[in-house]
Amino acid sequence: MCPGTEDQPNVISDARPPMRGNPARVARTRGKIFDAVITSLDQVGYSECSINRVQTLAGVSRGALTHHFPSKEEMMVKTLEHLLAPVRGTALAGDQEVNLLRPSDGSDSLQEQLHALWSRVINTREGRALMEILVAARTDKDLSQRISPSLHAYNDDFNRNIANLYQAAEGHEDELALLWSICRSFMRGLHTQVPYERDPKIITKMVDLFGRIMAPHMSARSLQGDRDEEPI
Amino acid sequence: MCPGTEDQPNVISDARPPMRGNPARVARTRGKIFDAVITSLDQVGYSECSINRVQTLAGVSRGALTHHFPSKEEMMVKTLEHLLAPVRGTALAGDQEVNLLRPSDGSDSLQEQLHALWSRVINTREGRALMEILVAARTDKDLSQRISPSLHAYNDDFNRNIANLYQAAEGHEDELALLWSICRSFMRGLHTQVPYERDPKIITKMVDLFGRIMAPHMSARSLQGDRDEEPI
DNA sequence: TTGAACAGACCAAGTGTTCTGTTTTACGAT
DNA sequence: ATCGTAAAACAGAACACTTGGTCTGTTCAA
Repeated sequence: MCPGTEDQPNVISDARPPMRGNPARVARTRGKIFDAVITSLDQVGYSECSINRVQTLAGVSRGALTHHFPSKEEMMVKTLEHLLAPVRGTALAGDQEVNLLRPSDGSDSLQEQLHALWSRVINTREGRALMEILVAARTDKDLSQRISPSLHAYNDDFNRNIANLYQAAEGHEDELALLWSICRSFMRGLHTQVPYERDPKIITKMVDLFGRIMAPHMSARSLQGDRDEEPI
Repeated sequence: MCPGTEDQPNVISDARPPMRGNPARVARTRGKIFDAVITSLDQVGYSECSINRVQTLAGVSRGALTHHFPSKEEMMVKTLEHLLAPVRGTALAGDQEVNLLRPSDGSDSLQEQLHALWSRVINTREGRALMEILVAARTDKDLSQRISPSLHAYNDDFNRNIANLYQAAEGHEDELALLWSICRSFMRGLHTQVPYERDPKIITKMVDLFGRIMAPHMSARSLQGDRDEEPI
């Protein structure tokens, strides 16, 4: 439907209609909409993230919105994929953006890596928006089914990448993915605690202690050897 | 407003009007409503937990609902307090219900305690309903302000009770509350992972591994000595 | 008889979807 | 090079429906 911007396989590549449309214009409009959706999800939550609100906040018309996302569910599915995309591509191609799975620079300690993961990836508007979609999908079976493939693919990519960046304690190499699932669950749950802690240092302390607890079970790999396959 | 069933301090106790109403009837109606709210929150989420749905599911009229809970916000606040009540009272009075902070019987290992906590307290319709309210309150400042005192009181009670049932590793006695905050965050975050795991054993494995990781840092107290102050 | 408890109608505001127009853009014929 | 055209991109009205709140009236128990 929207050529160029998304990654549909385009299996019927022959006899396709002559490439109409303006990819740059589309990307700009969809970007504004994604931004408005993410901001709305972060600030007012899933239920209040209405078409009207997104339309107004993005500064686009109703027609433009429905043209790109014919339904609210479609809008949320595509927003989720938009949120997941940077993590999925990271460490496969050496892009310029920050490595979301290793947000801290250099080869810092695991605790520092986890702190950076929390403050630079999870506890951001994108991270909170992602959580809102996940929570909403828990009780929305249609949405859940639609985002399920993306989440599974994301999960696979995540585990694949994490294996290049971290290693579990010896004798427990198979636990790395599980350890990171625990880590992600913990930080996701942290989202619902932040608003009620009058002292923000408590959150920092929790992340810090969590890092101390996790430290004996895994560590960050050194960065020299994980470039064996040269990217394009 | 609603005598007998809730715990308002009733500071102006003199010259109050002659105790009208039927406490048993009120408790029955409010119980039906609470049950419907919890079921709705669990099954369809906060945004779809509408007045109409609750009214129908509880089998009460609109008038009855608005009489007990004049607004949806009030309904949610009272439901939250209803959900928090059993934990708050536990271990202060020896009641007949299961000790929610120590759901496993006897003095099992920490891992078994955590498994029981997950399956018998957190991963229940009440636990999921609680999470829905917490997530909704994150972006609803009015609701957040109203439930904040209850949550803080709950948190204080939780920490007080937990100190009687568990102990941190020696030299780190002050970390017990923090450790349990981590535990609660982890399990809250687990809620958003359950729907997407095709193999439910993954969740069990995560709880199990989390217990193994936490085990060196705290342990369950033996039960003999925590009854020094005799309840009424 | 009084007020709590319940019943149900009513309303303005907002929801997501569908619809018909208008503008913009790329491409192919000239 | 430019012109016509078809499709993409956008604009906005209208739709049926649901939401939460307010209202008046009725039943029940002390």
